[in-house]
Amino acid sequence: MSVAPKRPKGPPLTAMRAFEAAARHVSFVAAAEELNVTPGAISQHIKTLESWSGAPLFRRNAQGVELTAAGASLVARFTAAFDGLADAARDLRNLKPNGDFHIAALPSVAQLWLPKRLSRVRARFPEVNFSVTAMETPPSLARELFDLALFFGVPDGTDTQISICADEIVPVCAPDLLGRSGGLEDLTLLHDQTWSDDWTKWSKATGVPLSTPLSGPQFSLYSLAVEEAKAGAGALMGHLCLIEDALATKALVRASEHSCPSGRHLICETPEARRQRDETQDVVKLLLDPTPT
Amino acid sequence: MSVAPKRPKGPPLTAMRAFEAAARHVSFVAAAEELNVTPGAISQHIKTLESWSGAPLFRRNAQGVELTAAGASLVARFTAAFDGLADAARDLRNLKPNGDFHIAALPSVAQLWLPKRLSRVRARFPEVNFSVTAMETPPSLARELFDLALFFGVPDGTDTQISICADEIVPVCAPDLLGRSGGLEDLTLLHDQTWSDDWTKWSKATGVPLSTPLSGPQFSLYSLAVEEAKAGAGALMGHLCLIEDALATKALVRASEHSCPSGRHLICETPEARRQRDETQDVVKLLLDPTPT
DNA sequence: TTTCTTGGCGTAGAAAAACTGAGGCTGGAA
DNA sequence: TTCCAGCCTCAGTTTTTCTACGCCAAGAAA
Repeated sequence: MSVAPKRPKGPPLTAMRAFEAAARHVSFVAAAEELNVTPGAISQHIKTLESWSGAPLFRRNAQGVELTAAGASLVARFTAAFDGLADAARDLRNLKPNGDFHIAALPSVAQLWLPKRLSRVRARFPEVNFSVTAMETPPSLARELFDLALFFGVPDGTDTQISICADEIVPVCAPDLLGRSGGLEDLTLLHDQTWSDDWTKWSKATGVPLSTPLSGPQFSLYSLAVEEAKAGAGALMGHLCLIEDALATKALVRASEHSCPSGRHLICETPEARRQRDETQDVVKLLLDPTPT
Repeated sequence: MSVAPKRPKGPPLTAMRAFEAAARHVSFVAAAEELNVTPGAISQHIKTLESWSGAPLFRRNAQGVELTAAGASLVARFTAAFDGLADAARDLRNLKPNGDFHIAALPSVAQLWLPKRLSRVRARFPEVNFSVTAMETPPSLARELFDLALFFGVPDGTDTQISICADEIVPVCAPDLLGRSGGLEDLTLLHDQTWSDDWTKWSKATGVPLSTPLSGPQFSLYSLAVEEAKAGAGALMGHLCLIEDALATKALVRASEHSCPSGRHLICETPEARRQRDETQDVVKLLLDPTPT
């Protein structure tokens, strides 16, 4: 009952954001990744909020969390509120006359597919700052401030997504390597860590047996594997849309006539709130335009 | 174009909150008061946000700020988002089975009007924690987490407010002081800082001239002035609803037969989102019940 | 079984953000 | 003129937030 002008501090804003993310993903690690912090930080935020509210929000199981009834009853409101905030923030950021344009993409896409097309876009919009952020998992476009996302995935049929092309895979290798060896069986198989099941998937789909056990050099980045393949290190499972340049210049050639769809598509997605902007539309159109430069 | 899993940090949450408050009040000092910080902090937040977005949000004039077009276009969305967040936070806080109940009140009301009634309420709801925060300016109930606010003001006619009583003012003093002196002219006039124009207002309304120049002891708290008056320090402009006890026990008596309404009412307000809760309803009913204990 | 992996906890210390406090500036009001 | 209200900036301090790292439990795999 003090008279001092000390109003009680508002609720912990960042803790609520952490809760919202954790609740949406039903996982602390996923939330941590989205917010760019360690899981420990999320854990602390949740605890702060739980002690602030006096009620447990999550039930901690050994391998994963689940929401309590209390927690579940609040998620929707928090999500709605933070969505609104993210929208407003997006508008705020785009006040700048020559706005930046933020693209999120899979590392391999950013390195192998994007550069050629982006330079075309840059030439057309010299006043805009295009920035590219590579990441393994697609961001939540409603929440993170990207204007465009390029990832592989299965199209969900909604018109929020534009399928750029169906991903098709076929073994490739350096041309001289193919000439020297009898066939796929003799070649070292190069593996990309993020698409580790490419070879087995292809083998199953095409019926071509793979004598070589599924071992061989591992690469954390697909583009590294591509460079190695060009250098003759072995056969790589090629994703056609990512290695079109290398095939065109004959830096790589098909090591088998059998190709198969991987089931995924290269998908372009734009955030709801941005979709109607002319700038975004133009960029997307130009980016996806198949016409050579 | 780094591959490191370093997503760009989200927008500064607290800075956005500061902007929203500043924009709503069109004043940094008012925003600072609402958020319980110094104006300097607000200034810094706004600057952060301006450099983050690249566009000026406020035009700084010598005596006050005004929103730029850019800033103005965003206020509504931010306000809506933070309102939603505040609602959610309120729900969060009320998860606790025996929820706390937070009352905001003018210091004088908190000290002179509330205690008797609150003890009645406490007796009825022993499991609830009632806390009282005294403050000079009414909080924004949509934003700050109070369950009840008690302030003097002019009723706006909406049913969000309950008028407890019309404020009526009349000079009072200790009984023996009245007996010894001829009348109001001989008495020292006690002044309360927050209601500094009580005497002139009363004089104008009743036509009673005040010989004593409007000087005399100043008190930062009305309750201090009341105590001094009881002790015989002079005449105080009494607000009837605040000194009913003192009048009933004859600790103070009227020093003039002329009373007049101050034009304000003691108003009880509850936040939109809480109004329908039974608990709140019951508390309000019991609090305003004029029946003596 | 035993071992490995996944996901969460807790703590200490480090890094970053937020806040305060004091001195200055400006323009309208007394 | 001289005040005064509001805002600004800067530097130092406090508070919050984050990371690093070891630990633990449960399910999966060997």
